[in-house]
Amino acid sequence: MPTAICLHRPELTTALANGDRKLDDLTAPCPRAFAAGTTIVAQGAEHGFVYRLRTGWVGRVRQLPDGRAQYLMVFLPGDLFAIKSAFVAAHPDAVVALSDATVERLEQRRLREAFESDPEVALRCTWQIVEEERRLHNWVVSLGQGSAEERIAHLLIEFSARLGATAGTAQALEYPFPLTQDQLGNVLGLTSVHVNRVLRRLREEGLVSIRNRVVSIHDPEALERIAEPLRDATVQNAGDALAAG
Amino acid sequence: MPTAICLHRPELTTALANGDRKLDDLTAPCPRAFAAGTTIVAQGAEHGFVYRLRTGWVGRVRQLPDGRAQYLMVFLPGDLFAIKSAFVAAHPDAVVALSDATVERLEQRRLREAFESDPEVALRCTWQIVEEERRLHNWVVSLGQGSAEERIAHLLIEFSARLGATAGTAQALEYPFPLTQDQLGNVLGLTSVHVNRVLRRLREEGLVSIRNRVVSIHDPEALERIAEPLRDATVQNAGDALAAG
DNA sequence: CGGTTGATTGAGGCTGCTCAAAAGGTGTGG
DNA sequence: CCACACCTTTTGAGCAGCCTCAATCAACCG
Repeated sequence: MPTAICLHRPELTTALANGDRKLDDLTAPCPRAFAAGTTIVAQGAEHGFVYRLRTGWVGRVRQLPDGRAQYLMVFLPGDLFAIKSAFVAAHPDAVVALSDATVERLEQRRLREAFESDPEVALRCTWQIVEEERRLHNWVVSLGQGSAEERIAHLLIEFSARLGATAGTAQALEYPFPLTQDQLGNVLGLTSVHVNRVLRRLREEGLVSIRNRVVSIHDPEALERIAEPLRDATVQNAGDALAAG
Repeated sequence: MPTAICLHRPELTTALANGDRKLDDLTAPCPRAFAAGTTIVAQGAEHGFVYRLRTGWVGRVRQLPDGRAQYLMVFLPGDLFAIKSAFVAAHPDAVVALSDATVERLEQRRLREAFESDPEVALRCTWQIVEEERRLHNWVVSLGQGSAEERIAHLLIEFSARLGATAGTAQALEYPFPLTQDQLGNVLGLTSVHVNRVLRRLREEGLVSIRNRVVSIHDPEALERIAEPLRDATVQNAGDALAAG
């Protein structure tokens, strides 16, 4: 590990983007395609790879013995996943494709070497790990304290911001959304029935609608007002760097 | 970062304990005492230290603008906290003392140096980071899918196991528990009133009781049966190594 | 002893769940 | 091109878990 790395700092965004670009050299030549619903990394699997999501959505999900399920993370294009497996033992949860997805594979060994020799690669990897923890913290707050409406508003805004960052715009007011309401419920800790009702209310009030697997945010201010209590205080613009990449 | 580090492996426990012992040389001479309720690391503070909890309980907590609060992590003696601040920017959440606590401080710079030069120190630090993520994942599952009863049972068992590991026994069936029911509610995403009712039921059914700030598990099997759906599949014995230390 | 903090209990209400059924969409095979 | 199966969304009715508000009780402390 190089020296101290400071994340969430505007001046680091170019270094971040550089690091991301350098990962290109480490990826296996041919990205792999996965159909929606298929498993990308099996539960408890030990594999020699780290992945970068190129297109589509994937999620880490825990299946409870009695049939309940809970998503632990949703990855969007540009995200690295199974990144910690390069440094530590494998995760006990599966990673599945939420939509059709294409994925680049990076050999753990080569990534580790690059991590040690190139500070920008190290920055890119560390950013992912820290970002993931930030999301987990927000997720805990959302599940622990948020109402259904707050959780949904918060999530839709988060996706909007993350997709916007990758696309280079500030925020995506319209974006494809591959999750079924059932999966959305398993992200939010709600039943699909209740998700549906809340979405209907938000739609009828003209805040946001999901039609044909596309989210349309009609009233961003009002939506943000609902999600406001769940917003964290972190500076959020570091991810923007990956836009240029 | 040395080479790949495999966690949760029995054969690594001695190395883990060694790493922990080596941290002694890095701690400032005089541990600091904090009274219950005081802030150890302020929100957004940039400080030059990592901490190791010697005695007492501390927690990372997020305060929402409207008064709600959610704990993101509870640290028990032996845990390192603010560990990521050695490598990345500071966290946006405060760390507060849940009971009277004594805390050792480690200079970030010296810790980083040790991290790079000593694989056992690196292992100890990495273990903490990964363990923290494991807890966060479990926490998300617990909040998203667990009933109040399941969450409480799961949490009391987790503390039991963690304290047992530190004490060198398999599990602590009786342990001091400094949290108020209000704080417990903010850990579990429940109101203190409801925590109280569920605890009453568990007490009346002879499963577990909390009296005088002491948890007594009377029927471990029954309690585990309740928490069972929330248990993760991870091998849990890596932490045992820290017992000997 | 008054004051404060935390535990406990009650009554009542709302959010979100369960069960169930119908409607819309999509792909497949005849 | 239709018919069918399957998946997802939508809607209804009823219920329960958890919350709110509020009051009482217990413990501790100056």
